[in-house]
Amino acid sequence: MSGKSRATGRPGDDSPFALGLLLRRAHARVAGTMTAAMRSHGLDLRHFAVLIILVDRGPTTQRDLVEATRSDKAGIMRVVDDLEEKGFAVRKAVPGDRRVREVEITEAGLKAFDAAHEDAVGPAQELVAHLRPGEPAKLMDLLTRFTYPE
Amino acid sequence: MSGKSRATGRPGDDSPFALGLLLRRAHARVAGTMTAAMRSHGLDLRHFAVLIILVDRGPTTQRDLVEATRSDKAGIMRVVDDLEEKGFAVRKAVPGDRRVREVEITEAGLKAFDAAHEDAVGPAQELVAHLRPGEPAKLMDLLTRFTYPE
DNA sequence: CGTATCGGATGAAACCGTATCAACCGAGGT
DNA sequence: ACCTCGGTTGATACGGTTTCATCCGATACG
Repeated sequence: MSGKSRATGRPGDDSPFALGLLLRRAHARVAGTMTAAMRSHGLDLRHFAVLIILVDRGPTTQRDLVEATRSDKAGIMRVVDDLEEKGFAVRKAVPGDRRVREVEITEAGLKAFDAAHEDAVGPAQELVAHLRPGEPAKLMDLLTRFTYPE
Repeated sequence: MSGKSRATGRPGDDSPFALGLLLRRAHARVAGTMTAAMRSHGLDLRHFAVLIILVDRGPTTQRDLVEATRSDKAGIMRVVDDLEEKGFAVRKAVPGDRRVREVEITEAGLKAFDAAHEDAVGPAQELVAHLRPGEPAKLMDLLTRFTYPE
């Protein structure tokens, strides 16, 4: 088979599905490592993804969390439920609009966040340790420009 | 905030979680496009992923499908159930070991596979159309070496 | 034989996304 | 001021999918 090859799902695959399959595996590799690094803090990746937003932006409405995480309302609901139950975040009413709830990280949440963050540095570096110097940055650059077209 | 910055989840994020978040979005972008490109053939990504293996390797035991797709036994079971119901694959007994079932793609399955494959070429190219010449290949190369360390 | 292991199958639980609902705001018309 | 109406925010209900634990028949091995 020459020219247009069929998909194989293995390294060297040149088919239109190769990129997607690769991204799937690459993400699984990272997610596995990061999930493990966070388990001891009682946090899951989806919870952490929300905490990241809360730390970066401060109190945030659930609507904005949906947009920031590119997930859906129901998912955010459940994650915020979990965070509230663990005492890592609180829902606060917003004066002026009784529909809106702002989510704010708590002291305990921030503490867990910083601890998990610290524990993640090592594993994150190991993930790219087999690449040559400069390549991790190049990968990040290409991925960023791929993911966010102008 | 200098030196070790906190995660933001936005482009330019330099935290240990940046790569994972990026990969998540990148994969979502590709998966969305590819899923859409395949919907008309009555195929879902997980079904197609199995078909890819079947086409690449020929008849394959369910056990090997689990390993090849890095998914769960039960998941493979259900996907093969679906493929069988659609007439795209069949389970065949293996002489010599009555535990094992080999899954084989059918004529109809191969036809659907090739058609979906063809329809995917255009969308796949559009996904990387905004990158500079050579960059898609570079991205594939980096991703491959990242995902499959020696 | 008897035990351990393997491949596959099955059912329950957790998870994700869609559709739906109720409460609420704001604008416009009367 | 009052009412209606479209759009928004958050909550919930439901179906499909993935994941986990267990079970069963078949095979390998001592």
